[in-house]
Amino acid sequence: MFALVDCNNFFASCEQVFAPHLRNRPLVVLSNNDGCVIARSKEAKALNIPMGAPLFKWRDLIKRHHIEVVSSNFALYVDMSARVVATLEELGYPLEIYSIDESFLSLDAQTEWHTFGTLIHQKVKRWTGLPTCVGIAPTKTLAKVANQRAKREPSLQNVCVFETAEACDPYLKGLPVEEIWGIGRRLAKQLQSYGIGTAYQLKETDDAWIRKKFSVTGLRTVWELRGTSCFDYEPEEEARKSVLKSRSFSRAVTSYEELQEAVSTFAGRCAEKLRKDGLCAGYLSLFISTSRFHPESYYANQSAFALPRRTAYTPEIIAHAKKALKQIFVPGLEYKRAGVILSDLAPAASSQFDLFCRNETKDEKKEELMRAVDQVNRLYGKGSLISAAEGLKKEWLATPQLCSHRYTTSWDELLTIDIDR
DNA sequence: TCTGGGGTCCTAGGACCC
DNA sequence: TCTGGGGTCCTAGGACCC
Repeated sequence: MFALVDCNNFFASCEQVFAPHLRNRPLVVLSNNDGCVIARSKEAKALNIPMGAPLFKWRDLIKRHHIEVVSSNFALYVDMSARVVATLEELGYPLEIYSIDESFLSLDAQTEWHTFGTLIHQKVKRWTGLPTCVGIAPTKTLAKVANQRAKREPSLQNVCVFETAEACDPYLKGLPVEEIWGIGRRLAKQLQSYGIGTAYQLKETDDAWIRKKFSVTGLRTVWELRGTSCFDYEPEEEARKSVLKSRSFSRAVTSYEELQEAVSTFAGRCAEKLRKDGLCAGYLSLFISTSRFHPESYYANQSAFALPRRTAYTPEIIAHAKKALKQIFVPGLEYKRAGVILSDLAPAASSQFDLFCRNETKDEKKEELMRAVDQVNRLYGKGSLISAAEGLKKEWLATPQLCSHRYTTSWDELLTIDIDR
């Protein structure tokens, strides 16, 4: 049996933990550029503000209903997430972190499911202040279904258990296919065109047909709905396979120099992340694009290539990114977004030397330099020491206007309470 | 005027090999 | 006119997730 523990309205709830005046109020959390809504409190959801809603289109409604608005504060969310995980680990069951706000627990047959679910909810609430829902079922897909039901039906008091796949059937009959984990908008539309509209109908379809039309991915989902586990419990944290850094720009970027600075910044951040994880990359891709909301003038392109040798050395990666930019830059366009992806990752220790470049002492010096840079940035804060190629002004980078404090990760921003009032 | 960011997996098809 | 067969590897693109 699997338990899926999912924090309710995670980002919004994190904000509410430290700001009592935001509790029980409609609240939305904004994306990186304060551009659109990426999380909503229960009350904001009730006002039908959709996920991804562009802020400028919803300003009126937000004003009318006095909806609270905050910028996203990932330092806070990441730390709160770690606290939830630490709390769950105390339960003593094998745990798999699925996302920033969700974890699977692998339960044994002796567990009193419902009591256990309630215990989880209470414990996380008490230790972190965050509300959760718990779904328990024989497979991960069904645990997702159970969790979603617990969220939807308040009478269940945050916990929903399906002891067997069959116990799920009545609920699946009323569940639209697109609400199943792994069935997105595209697949749902296709399924509907074949007359498959509910989760139960999907569960009852023929294996061979599903395999042919929707590949093994679709087949696995069907089996999971029937109670046959296809997504195993995966205790080990998988080594990452790629690193990506990208941003939408705060305004249109037209000059090659400025775009080059942005691209260099992304490349630099990627390299930092690699070193933090003890990895180096063998493949780089760069993408740039204009606004996709102006289809008539839309331009998007990418350049990708294998690197001459695996590396995590910032100047080298920046140089490659610049080279990539040269290949796809078209002058005269208004660029709105760019990003760098590094892949073909391997542990730094195993990296091979290039046949034509095996000056080992030189490499040791490079590594030493990067260690020093990383240390300075750890001590004095991110971005204290950067490569000159990244530029200093970064006018393309939006600064969030409504960011809450990093209550749990910065000494300067601890919660303060005014006791005189 | 203003529209997120960071990931994973699967498949088809081309390049290349013998 | 007629032009092999079988395999692997790599990557782009498309789907999905939160």
